[in-house]
Amino acid sequence: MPKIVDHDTRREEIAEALWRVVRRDGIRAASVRTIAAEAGWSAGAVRYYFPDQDGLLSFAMDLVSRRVTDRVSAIEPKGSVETIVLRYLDEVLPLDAERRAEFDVWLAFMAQARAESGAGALQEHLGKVHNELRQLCESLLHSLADAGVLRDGLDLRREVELLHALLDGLALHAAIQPDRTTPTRLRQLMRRHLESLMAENP
Amino acid sequence: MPKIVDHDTRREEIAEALWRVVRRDGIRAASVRTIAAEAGWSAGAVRYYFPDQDGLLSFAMDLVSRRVTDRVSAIEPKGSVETIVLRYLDEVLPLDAERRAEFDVWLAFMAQARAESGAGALQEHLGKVHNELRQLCESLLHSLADAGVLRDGLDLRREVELLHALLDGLALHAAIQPDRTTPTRLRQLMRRHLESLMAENP
DNA sequence: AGTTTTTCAGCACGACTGTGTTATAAAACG
DNA sequence: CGTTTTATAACACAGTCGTGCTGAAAAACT
Repeated sequence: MPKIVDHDTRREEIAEALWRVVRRDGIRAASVRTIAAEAGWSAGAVRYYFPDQDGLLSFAMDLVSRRVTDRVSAIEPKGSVETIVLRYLDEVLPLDAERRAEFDVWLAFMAQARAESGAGALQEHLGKVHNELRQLCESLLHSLADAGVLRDGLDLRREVELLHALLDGLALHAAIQPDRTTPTRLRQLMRRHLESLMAENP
Repeated sequence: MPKIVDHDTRREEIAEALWRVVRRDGIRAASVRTIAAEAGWSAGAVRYYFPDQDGLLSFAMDLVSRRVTDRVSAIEPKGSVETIVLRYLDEVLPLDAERRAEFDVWLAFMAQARAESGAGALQEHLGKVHNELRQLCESLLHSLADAGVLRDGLDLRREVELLHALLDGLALHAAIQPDRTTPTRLRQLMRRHLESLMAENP
């Protein structure tokens, strides 16, 4: 048969084709056949790498979060604490068209996951990623607190939840109205929120 | 034929059946036939009220936002400005299981709307509702400002966007992790955010 | 050179899809 | 009581769905 193939990269190619279909026509159009056509193979070929459709969906959702995690863990923590924190937040927010597309797909997966009663694979994955992002918020705020730049009397646990919710909310708004919620505006708003947590007179 | 029927209420019944299907099995399962079965009629009957599937989807999305709007406009503005503002926010946040279900459905519609390239009906509707919610945030913050309870030096336009994003983010979190983001916690977080905007020593 | 393994296309199956069209029954109206 | 209108079911049609199975071609290995 044709050249030997790396299964993982092939699976990723197919998953990315799924992303494009979901983004263009919605998750309702994400059939094995349309995905195969988008990827440029036959349906049988796709089925060789993914035994069933659920596995494909779940893999594709996983891949989205893995891409984000990879970007985040590639960050080098150089500079002042404030700039490091902002750089992390920059990487999580959808600041360009590619990341906005990523979030569109993620949005579709979230909605689909919510429809899984009990403990489906998507549901479980959504919970995991949700917790990981909260933990990132937590560690960012803690490093700010350790550096002593935060205001006194803050309930850190509350601020973690607020920052986390703000992050997701801003990402959503960037997807819904990219014209109004531009990258610059996103960064502005994020910075303004962090400033409200910091000491008023440095 | 059978008794004469109010078309609008019938359409709403069918739309609510669609909600249940979307919530239980996701938007991918929302076919004319499954919706008809859920509503307890034949597919032909459903088609009598909705000529095609797109119209049904768009009507059902519209109905979600209309329900929220109705609740919001039913609020009587009594009491201090702060309590009024909190009551409005209470009505927008998913504080009980019913409203959380509503948001799940809304989430599915948002994801589907994002897939409509250009100016589809869902896309347009999403933009409209998005703006309305921002305008609510705007008027709430302005009434707080007029009452003089806000801190000096606030950029109100920024705070509107932040409050709006926080609202959507919290709603999302309440849907994803209702155990952690309980109604009481939601209200706590919202109150904490508003307090951070208000004068430190009243 | 022959054999095995890997990769892919293709077809078949039964179920389901959206959308028409038609038939029928019940209520409303003359 | 007869006629018209409204509401619903039922069926038809062409297409698509997920999934299983088969076969063939190409690389890898012996």
